Amino acid sequence: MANTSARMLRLLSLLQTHRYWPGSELSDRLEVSPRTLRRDVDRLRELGYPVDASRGVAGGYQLRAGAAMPPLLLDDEEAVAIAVGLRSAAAGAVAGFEETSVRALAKVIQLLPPRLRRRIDALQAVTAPGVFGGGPVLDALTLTTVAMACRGEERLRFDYTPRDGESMRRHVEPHRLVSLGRRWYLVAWDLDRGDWRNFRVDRLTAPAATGARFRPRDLPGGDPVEWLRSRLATIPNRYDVSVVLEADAATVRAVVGHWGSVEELADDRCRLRMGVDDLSWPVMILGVLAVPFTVESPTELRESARRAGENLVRHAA
Amino acid sequence: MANTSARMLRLLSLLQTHRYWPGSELSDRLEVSPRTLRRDVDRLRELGYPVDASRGVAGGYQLRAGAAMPPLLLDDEEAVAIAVGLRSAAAGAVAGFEETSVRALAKVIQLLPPRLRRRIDALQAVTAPGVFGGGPVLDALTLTTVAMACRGEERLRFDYTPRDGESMRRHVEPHRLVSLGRRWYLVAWDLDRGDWRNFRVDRLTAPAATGARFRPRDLPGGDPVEWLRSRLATIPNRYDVSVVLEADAATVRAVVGHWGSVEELADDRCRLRMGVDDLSWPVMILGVLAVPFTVESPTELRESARRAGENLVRHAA
DNA sequence: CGGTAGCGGCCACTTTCTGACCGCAATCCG
DNA sequence: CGGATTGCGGTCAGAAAGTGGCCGCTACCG
Repeated sequence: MANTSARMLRLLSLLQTHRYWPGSELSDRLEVSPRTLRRDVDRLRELGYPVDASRGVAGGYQLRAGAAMPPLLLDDEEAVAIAVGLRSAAAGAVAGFEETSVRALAKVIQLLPPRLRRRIDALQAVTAPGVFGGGPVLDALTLTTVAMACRGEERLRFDYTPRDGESMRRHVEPHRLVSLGRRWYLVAWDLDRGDWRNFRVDRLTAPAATGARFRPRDLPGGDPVEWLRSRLATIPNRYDVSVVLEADAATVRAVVGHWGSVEELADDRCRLRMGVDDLSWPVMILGVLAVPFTVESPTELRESARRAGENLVRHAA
Repeated sequence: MANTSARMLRLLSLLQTHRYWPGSELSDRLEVSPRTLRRDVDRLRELGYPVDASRGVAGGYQLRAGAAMPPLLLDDEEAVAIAVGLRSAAAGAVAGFEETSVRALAKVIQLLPPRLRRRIDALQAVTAPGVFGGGPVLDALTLTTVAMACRGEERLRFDYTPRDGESMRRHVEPHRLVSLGRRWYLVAWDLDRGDWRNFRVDRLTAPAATGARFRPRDLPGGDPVEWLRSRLATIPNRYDVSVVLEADAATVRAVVGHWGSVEELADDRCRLRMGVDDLSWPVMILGVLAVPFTVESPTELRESARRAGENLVRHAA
C-alpha cells in the first residue's frame, strides 16, 4: 500500500487523466510530502516519461508524449471502448490492421476483468454489421480464444465443419492467425493428422484451449501468410472487378475507401479495381456513385448491375 | 535502472506478452535472483494483479484477469492498432461508442510518441472511408485536439464557418464533445458572446488550445446531450426513411446492421426505418437486397432509387 | 515588486530490498 | 513409487532506497 511502485503507478495514472495537476494536489492525493512528490516526478522522468512542469502562479505538472509508450492506465469505459474499437478493426473495418488489431485485442481481453468482458460480449459478433459484402459473421469470442491460444502456445480443441463434410472435433497446435481477403484463417499443426493445416475461423466452433503447452514447430518456408496463400491458391474463388467510371478519382475514392484501388485516367474518368467474393458490393458502389460506367470485368457484374437496377426501377414507382 | 518500480513494470509487461513464463527465465531477464523474482511476483499480487503460478516440471507464471484493469503495456504496433481502431469507432463504425472512443483516443494520442502519431496521421481522416452516407469527413487531429482541450479544461481558439456566413475566429471554454446523428458537436462557452454555443466539429478548423485553464461553468440543465438536442431541434434536416421490404427481417438486419431498425411484419416481409441526411445510403441498401420493396417515405427516395436504377441498367449493357 | 510554485541540495532517520541459504510442497514422468 | 523440477516462503545481515524537513534558488504572473 505505502509502496513506492504502487504510488508511481497511481501518479502516472493521475497524470494521464487530467492535463494539468498542481503539485500540491498530487502530493495530497498520494499522501506524501511535496518533497517526495518532486522526487517521484523525477523518478518518472528517469524512467523516460516526459513530465513537464510549469512554475509560477498557475503552475503544475503535465505528461507529454515521449519516445516510449507509457503504460496505459484505463478506466472501465475506456477499456471497453478500446476493445470494441479493436474488435471492429479486427473485423476489417480498417483495412490492413486486422492482424495487429486481433493481437492487441487478445492482450486486452486477457487482462479485462470479467465484468467488462461481459459488457463487450453483449455486443455479440465481431463483424461490424453492415454492408461489407462477403465478410462472414464471426464470433469475437472464437477469434480471441484462438488468438490467445496462439500467443500462449497452448494446444487447442475445436469443432470444424469443412466446406463439404461432417463437423469434427480437432486437436491442434495453433501457430498463427492470418487475415486474408476479408476472412480469418488459423494456421496450425494438426495433431491427429500429424501435418500442417489451415482452418477458416468462421467454420470453427467451440474452441477451447486445453492448457497443455507446446514448443512451436517451424512452419515450412517460415512465412505463414505465404504458406496460406499457396494453399489457398488452388481454390481461387474471387471476382476481379474492373470498371471505368466517368467521375473524378477523388470522388470515387471517397466512396470506395480502402476497399479498392482507383486509377486516374483523365480529369473525370478513372478505373476502379477491386477483388471481391460477392458482387453486391461493387454493384452498390456503382449505384451510389450515379455516374456513367463501363464494366470491363467480370461479365457477371453486368448482369448483377442490370438486375439490381431493374429491381430498383420497378419498385420505385 | 536498477530501480524496483521500473522492474515491476518490466515484469508486468513481460507477463502481458506471453501467456506462460518459467520463473527462471523471468529472473534471468530482469537480472535478479529467483528469490527476488518471487518477491516481485508477490508484490504484484499485493497490488491486486492476479498472477497465477503452476509448479512442477512445466511450471511457470501467468497473468490472469482480475478485478481491476492493470496498466496496459503496449508495443508500437499494438498502440497504433488501438489508435486506429478507436478512431474508426469514434467515426461511428460502432454505434453508441463514439464518445467514449474519442475520450480514450484523446488519452492514447496524448501519450503516443510522435513517430507513432505520424504513422496514424498517415491514415488521414477519421471517417472510415466507405459507404457511411452523410458522415462528413472529419480530421482526426481536429477532433482529438478539441477532446483534449475539453479534458484538460483549457481554453480553445479555432476558425468556425457557420452554415451561412463568414469564417470567424472563436475563443471558447470547451465543455463537452457530443456525437449526435453521425455528427460531432462541441458544446462550449463562447467567451466573445458570453453565452453557451454549439459548434459542428466538421465546420471547425485550426483548433489550438491556448494553454489558459479555466474552472468549468455549469451548463444550464446539466446534460450537454439534452441541451444540444433541444438546440438542434429547431433545425431538423433529416429524412425519415420508411420502406416495406419483401424479405425476412434477419436478412435485412444483416445488411443494415445498426444503422436502422427493422420491424417484422410477416415471415418474409418487414419494415425498415432509418434516419439519414443523404438518400444514397438507403438506395444502396435497396440495391443490394435485390428484393421487391415499397417506399412509404420520403417520396424523394422513390426518385433517387429510380435514377440510380436507370443508371445501372443503362450502363450495364 | 511580491506571491506562488516548482527545483534540488543536504541531512538524519527509517524502511525496504536483496541475495543466500534453507526445508517444504506440488506436479510430472518414468 | 521415487526422483527431478519448480514454485513457496522463512530467516538473516548488509546494502540501498526512500522519506520528511529544511533551505535558498529560479521562473512566471499580475
